[in-house]
Amino acid sequence: MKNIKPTESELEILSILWERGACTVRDVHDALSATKEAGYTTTLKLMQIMHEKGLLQRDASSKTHIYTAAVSQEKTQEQLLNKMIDTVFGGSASRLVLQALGNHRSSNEELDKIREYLAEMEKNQKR
Amino acid sequence: MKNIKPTESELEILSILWERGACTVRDVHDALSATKEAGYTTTLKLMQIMHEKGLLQRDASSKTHIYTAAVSQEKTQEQLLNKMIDTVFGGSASRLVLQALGNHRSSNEELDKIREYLAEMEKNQKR
DNA sequence: ATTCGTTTACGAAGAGATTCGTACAACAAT
DNA sequence: ATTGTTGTACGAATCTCTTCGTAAACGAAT
Repeated sequence: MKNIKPTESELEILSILWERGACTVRDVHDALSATKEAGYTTTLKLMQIMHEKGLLQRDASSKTHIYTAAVSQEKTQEQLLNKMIDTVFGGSASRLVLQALGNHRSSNEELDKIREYLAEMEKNQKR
Repeated sequence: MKNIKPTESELEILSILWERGACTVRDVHDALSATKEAGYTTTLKLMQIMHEKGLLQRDASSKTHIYTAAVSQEKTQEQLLNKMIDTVFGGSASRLVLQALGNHRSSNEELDKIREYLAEMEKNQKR
């Protein structure tokens, strides 16, 4: 399996594409500008390089190219999370979980989903 | 609050120091070699730079210097986790939690700890 | 057709991370 | 004292990321 290792800036761009789907460079740049200062050509170059790396796909049939993420959010999450658990949390996933729940206050529905999930895991393990 | 942003390699070194406490460069290098190919002077240089950055403390009183982590594992975990939740998980901590539980199979004791924690959160919220 | 705005393409500069060769200091063993 | 070992210091080379200036292509509006 191929290793996905986007940089910080690349992740910001991927994040936008995951949320909004297909986008032009302009779209992404405008979204980025909301939180960050950067020239248009900077964003463009970044996305071109990401395309070379295989992180983005693009449709170049019309003049304004249209980009989409070529790596799934799930796979990326999985890879980065696993690496993080290993290097920062000494291999213990639950330590990461507790830390995450402690810092970020989650909504009740979210917590319920987690409880559900835990219950299901328990059920499956009992057999 | 100061921002901790170790690089990939720096994290590997921090990870070793968190686990084993005070170490010489040789100690760290040997531990690193188990999983990674790298020259001794490379590790040395990295640790010197980390010391300059304030990531490591060192006792230079004897000839062989002794290094310890100058940033706590907890603070580092918190920072990296929060950033990750924002950029990779769209701000949802629980999505990260589910993903983490799904991939890494955790032990029963670990899962119990999480359940306990959830129960306590519920109790506190009911008032 | 000329002009104007938008977009992509190219390349170069700067910053930071990573690697390692070489030199020098300290110490131990012969 | 000489030699060998182990360590730190320094600096250079390389690599990657990031940023942006400039030029060229294209289409729309005049």
